[in-house]
Amino acid sequence: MDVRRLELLRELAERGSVTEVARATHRTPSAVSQQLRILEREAGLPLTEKAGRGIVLTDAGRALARSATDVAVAISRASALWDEFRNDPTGEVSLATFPTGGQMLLPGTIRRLDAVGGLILHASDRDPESDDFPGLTADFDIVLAHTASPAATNWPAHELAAVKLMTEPLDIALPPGHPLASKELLDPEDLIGERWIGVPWGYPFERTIHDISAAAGSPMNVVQRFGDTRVTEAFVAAGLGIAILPCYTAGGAYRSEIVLKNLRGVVAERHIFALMRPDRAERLAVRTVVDALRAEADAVVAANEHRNPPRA
Amino acid sequence: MDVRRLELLRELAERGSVTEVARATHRTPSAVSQQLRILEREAGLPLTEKAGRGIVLTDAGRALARSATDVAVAISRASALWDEFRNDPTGEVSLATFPTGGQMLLPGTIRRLDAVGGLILHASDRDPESDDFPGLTADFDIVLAHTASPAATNWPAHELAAVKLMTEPLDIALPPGHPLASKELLDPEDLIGERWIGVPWGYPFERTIHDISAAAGSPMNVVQRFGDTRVTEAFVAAGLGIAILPCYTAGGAYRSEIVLKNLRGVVAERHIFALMRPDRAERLAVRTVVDALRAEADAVVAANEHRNPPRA
DNA sequence: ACGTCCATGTAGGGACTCTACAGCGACGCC
DNA sequence: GGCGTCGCTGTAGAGTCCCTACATGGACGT
Repeated sequence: MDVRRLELLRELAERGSVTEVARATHRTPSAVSQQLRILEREAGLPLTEKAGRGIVLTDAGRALARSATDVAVAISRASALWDEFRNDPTGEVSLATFPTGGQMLLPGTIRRLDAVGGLILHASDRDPESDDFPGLTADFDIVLAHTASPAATNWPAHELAAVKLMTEPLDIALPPGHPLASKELLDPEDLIGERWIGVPWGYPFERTIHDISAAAGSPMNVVQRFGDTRVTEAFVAAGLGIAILPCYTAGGAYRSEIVLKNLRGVVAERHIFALMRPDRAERLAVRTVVDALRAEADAVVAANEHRNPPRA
Repeated sequence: MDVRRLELLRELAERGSVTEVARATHRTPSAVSQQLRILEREAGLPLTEKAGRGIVLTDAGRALARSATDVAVAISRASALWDEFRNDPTGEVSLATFPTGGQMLLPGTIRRLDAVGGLILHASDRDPESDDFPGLTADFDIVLAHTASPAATNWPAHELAAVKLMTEPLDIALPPGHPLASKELLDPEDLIGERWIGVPWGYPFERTIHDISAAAGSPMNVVQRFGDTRVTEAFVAAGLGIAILPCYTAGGAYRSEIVLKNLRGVVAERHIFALMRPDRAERLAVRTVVDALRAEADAVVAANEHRNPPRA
């Protein structure tokens, strides 16, 4: 019935507790509870049930919450339409990113947006280890996320809008004096017996290292695990092991002390996406930022293709 | 921004005046005017302009009104979803129909709906001559309309939901003693020189009579024009001319005094539709009525096919 | 047993939107 | 041209609705 109450139910479905919804919507828990109660009375059937200290949605509640998304999308679309009429993509957009994504894309994106003007982008980076990136879409308009294989993500595909920004190859990073540094292309078998600087459990590259093991027919020897590529690069530069790194961002302060080599026989790449709640994806300001991100991503790919032509 | 205000703008787009919107939404014109003013301030650009005593929408206003339809559809859909959860297609549904459509379909439809229970259908008939049937969708949930050629209607296709109910053949009605009454099938040429009991200008059958003239190569001689088929039937029964009549409803009190003949060489049929505003079409109660109408229409067609097998 | 956390009631204040009434320009009729 | 009608808009006030502040009560952990 009432749209604002439906919206509240949707927030509850995403955040899971009255208190969280209250905080996100700048209300007291009491206000949220009252509105949900009214909604439940209107609906004529229970939407929530108690679960320990908190509450959980019933099946009916979840179904209604899902339909609330469609309502929110329609409203956002209407709102965007009249922003278009004023030709006015003004507003504030919040964005969360993993560190290397922000490093690679955001400066150029901001420069592109400044050329348009009137749009404020609040960006911040998140720890890939501790944060649930799809879940961040509840609090950020745009979330940059990466995955080794889009098909294998557990992203709720129909609850989230996902825009592909780019595919970035993953390269093998070696110290300059390493015996393999003279080879043009590396094969998985070359890497047997090497000491690896890996990533924490659950990181996207983990899967790629696993694929290399499978292709080589021998497990890889991961001796260190770092989430921050700067640490990984320092270790590789110091000759303490080899690593897998995204090729457009790898190097940094150590660019002269690290050699990057392509790998054949294994699909080694990461896919970078912009994730959004579908209603937020409709906002004109958000769409403008996503367009800038896509343009910047294309530019980064083009610049690197030029330096480093595509492999077979 | 605000859904209720958007809805008001949509009503204004359909009804064309603040006073009409106020009447339809049970408000004072002042309230409507105030809300539109607020919406205009929020939109940041003029949505209406003065035109004589009244106002008209600007291009921007019309565009916003159109997007308001999508919002209304999403809300109706959400509302219907939870009616489905309660398995409760309760509510009141209003319906307007042309007379022969109501005569043919409504008694059976009501009987079907009574079997479900809890649903109240308010039906009324409208004069096909004086009423704008698509426009009636502003005031009725369902409007039954007929047309000789669906492609040639001026119905605003994307603003209205149209559900095809049935196609009804149009037959030539003759007095029993008429020379043509002995023929199995009539050809357009047979009808040259006959006196016709026609329909008022603008009625659907008018087009069919025109097609017959074209096929016969000679204009038909329309001497009387009646909107009500009972008058037409009385004239035919009295031997005062021939007419074209929808075959499932023709006859009535005069069934024994009228002969119906199929016509070949001309597409003589009318198509019966249920027209609805798209948001209303989503309501569960409305969908239930439409389903009953479709079932009844199919039954009518089947019953008549049985009596009168399909022609070549 | 006690503190904490979370949801939910109650009372009251504030914002919003409606009605009643009046004003004003446009149109048409005489 | 005067005058009545029609339609939109402004102002003041009343009613409704929603939110905050505060209190209550159940669930969990120590």
